[in-house]
Amino acid sequence: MQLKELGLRSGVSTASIKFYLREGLLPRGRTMDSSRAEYTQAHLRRLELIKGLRTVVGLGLDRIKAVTAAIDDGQLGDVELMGRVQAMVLGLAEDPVPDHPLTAGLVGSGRWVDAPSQARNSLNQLLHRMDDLGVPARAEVLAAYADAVDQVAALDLASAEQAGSRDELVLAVAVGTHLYSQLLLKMLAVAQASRAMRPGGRGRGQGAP
Amino acid sequence: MQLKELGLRSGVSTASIKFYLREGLLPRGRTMDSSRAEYTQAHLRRLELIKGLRTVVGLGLDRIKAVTAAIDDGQLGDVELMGRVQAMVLGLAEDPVPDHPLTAGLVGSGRWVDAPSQARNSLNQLLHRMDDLGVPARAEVLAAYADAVDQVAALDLASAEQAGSRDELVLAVAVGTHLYSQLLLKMLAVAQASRAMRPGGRGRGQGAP
DNA sequence: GGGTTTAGGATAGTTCCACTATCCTGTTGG
DNA sequence: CCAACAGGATAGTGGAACTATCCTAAACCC
Repeated sequence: MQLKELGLRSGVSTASIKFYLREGLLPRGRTMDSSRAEYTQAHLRRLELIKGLRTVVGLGLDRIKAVTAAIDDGQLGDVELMGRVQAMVLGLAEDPVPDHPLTAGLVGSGRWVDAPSQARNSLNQLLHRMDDLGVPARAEVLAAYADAVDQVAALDLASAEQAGSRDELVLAVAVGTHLYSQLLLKMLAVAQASRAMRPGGRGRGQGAP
Repeated sequence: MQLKELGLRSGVSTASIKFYLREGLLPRGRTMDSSRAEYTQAHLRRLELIKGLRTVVGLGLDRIKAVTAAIDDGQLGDVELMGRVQAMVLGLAEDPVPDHPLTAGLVGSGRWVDAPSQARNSLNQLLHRMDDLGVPARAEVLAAYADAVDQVAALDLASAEQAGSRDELVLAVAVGTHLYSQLLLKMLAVAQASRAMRPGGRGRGQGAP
């Protein structure tokens, strides 16, 4: 198929497709002659992926580029790839961050595997940032969160089993990660709102311990 | 104090302060003469608030404007105000959204107060959106999330008791809400990463049910 | 009292992002 | 044969959040 058809089928304007080609988000089609190129199903899938990552997950083009680069990296296994995608979607830090005492405590307790990860870097980064901002995380809150997320993590997000391509796999995981993380936040808001409405709101606080 | 001093003390350029004045984010100072106006501590606090909401919480100027308008609304009590702030920070929907069956189930179970709220609207919005996207939320996941957030909500976020002004109160709550919601997400990521690293990763999935 | 700063207002310019539109040349299908 | 479309290059758009320039008038300082 050629440019116009690709645009029609994907619902992306030819102008935008050209833009994505220029930016290297979408690989070039097979050039037929000086003014024609042939696109395949793979291009269509890639375009769906870009569309989903932009509109549903809200990623910027630079992030999407990193994701597509990871997909196209044959060295990278599926599991590694998923980790990268999760990191992109949740905006996790890639550079190592020294362990915060609270992280060390959590990991040391044997609750979680004691291995470096982007997720752990990000957690450390946030904890350090909270210290810097003069709002240090309280240990008992962390403990409660740990219990909570541990239950949640036990549920497998990914309906990724039946993905036919790495593009589809990534899209499913990215969308799932994003939507379920949003779900967690909204539910927390509902729970807090619910508590705020119940008796015992002591003046200024939003709830009671 | 005058413009320049306000800029120096707050660490915001005079050009930006002028911009905020124009946009109505910062109230005008008391005009002394055609080319002089006097600013107070209240202006300084407001500027700190704007800075915090932008740089820490990442709110856009339109949202910040809504927050400052709420602060300056004398009709609004502190508790109401806090609800608005939480809604702004977490990007909750203001318009009513019809209950999703899953929400109805949660509320009907008596777990949470059965009253409309922005938080509930947002949850409904998200659940409908997930249906539309063909990724409906699974009831058992929702149940696990509910247990989790209920524990978390039991902890009072706000170190807001000792705030001296509504500006300081709002800043404390906004920063707290934002940072603790981020904390929850990062910890979830860590928990998931930890499970992914443990044995039993069945091929493509990220964890086990 | 005159010269240099500065305030405050108005207006225009800048940077970044994600497109979108225009122009041009070169096929190509009917 | 020629309108239509392909692909490439380049420029323009619109929103967000500033930033810079210009101007007049007042004030501080000696």
